[in-house]
Amino acid sequence: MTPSEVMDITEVAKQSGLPASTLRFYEEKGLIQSIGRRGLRRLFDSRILERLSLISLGRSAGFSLAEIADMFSADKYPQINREQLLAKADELEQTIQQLIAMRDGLRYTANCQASSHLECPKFQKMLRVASKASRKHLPSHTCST
Amino acid sequence: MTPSEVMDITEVAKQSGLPASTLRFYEEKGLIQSIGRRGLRRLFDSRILERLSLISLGRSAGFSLAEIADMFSADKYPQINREQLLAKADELEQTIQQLIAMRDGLRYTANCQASSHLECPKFQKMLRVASKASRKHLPSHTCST
DNA sequence: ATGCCACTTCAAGTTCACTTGAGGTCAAGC
DNA sequence: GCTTGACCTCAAGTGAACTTGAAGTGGCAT
Repeated sequence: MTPSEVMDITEVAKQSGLPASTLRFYEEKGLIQSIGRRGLRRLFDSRILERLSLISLGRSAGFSLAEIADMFSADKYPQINREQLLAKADELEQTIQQLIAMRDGLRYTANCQASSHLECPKFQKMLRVASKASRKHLPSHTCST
Repeated sequence: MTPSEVMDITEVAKQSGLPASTLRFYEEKGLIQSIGRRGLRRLFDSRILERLSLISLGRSAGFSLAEIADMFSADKYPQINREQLLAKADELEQTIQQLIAMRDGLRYTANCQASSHLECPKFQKMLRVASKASRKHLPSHTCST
């Protein structure tokens, strides 16, 4: 077992890199739990950090918070859980294939001398392959501005 | 060159699988252009379908519509374009690595006999590795309900 | 020429994942 | 014991990507 130390919200925020407001929001959504209060201030078990990693990982894999919550609570139904997890893994597999196509497409395009990429037959072929299974997963609003 | 036939919006909607409202929305955002009207009804060059594939692909790769629009218009600045594309490809590479970690994590977890996955040391290790570079790309609101 | 109805516009609404703001509270330091 | 400041709650706001609704319009069949 991990030491399981008590941390207050500010510490969790610092260590996880998430703003406290997000932690409160996650708690409200049932994604995490605090183990008590000191005055008003939330206290967390330090294992919260692993949980938050898991959430971040899930988010970066394109799962919604609701889906992640499902995965956590699915522990109650072990066999559904396993099937669900494998299903998610397969979904993810598809996504990965598409991203690989996209990545290759971008790299190819960057080196392609055709003035308009859309006219490059190789690029068009990639497009067609890649957008076959498309529109399944992973929307976004990335705002890396 | 491709035949380049004229299609009306309903046909485009049917063939692309996107609702007409989305096509209008994309046009408004400058992601696509119609080539005219029959009455009020928009007409598109059939090559619009490739463009829409490209957009779908970009979306599924986690790019925002604004970023995709940038990529299209970046043709005006060829060298910036190439650098930009390579940068995107590298970003994508990171994302792919994370998704692979997530996929493996899910598959491992599905087969792991530890009653709570969070206690499995192997899983925890994966977590730690995977969430290193995390929180860079790819948020979501997947709703595959 | 007269309807029909699928298209049109434009504004407003929706969902997701948060963030921000106003007003309140309490452990701690002086 | 009183101030201070970081936390608290709850409501409202934000931005991305669409969707929906009301009111209008114009090809096309009759």
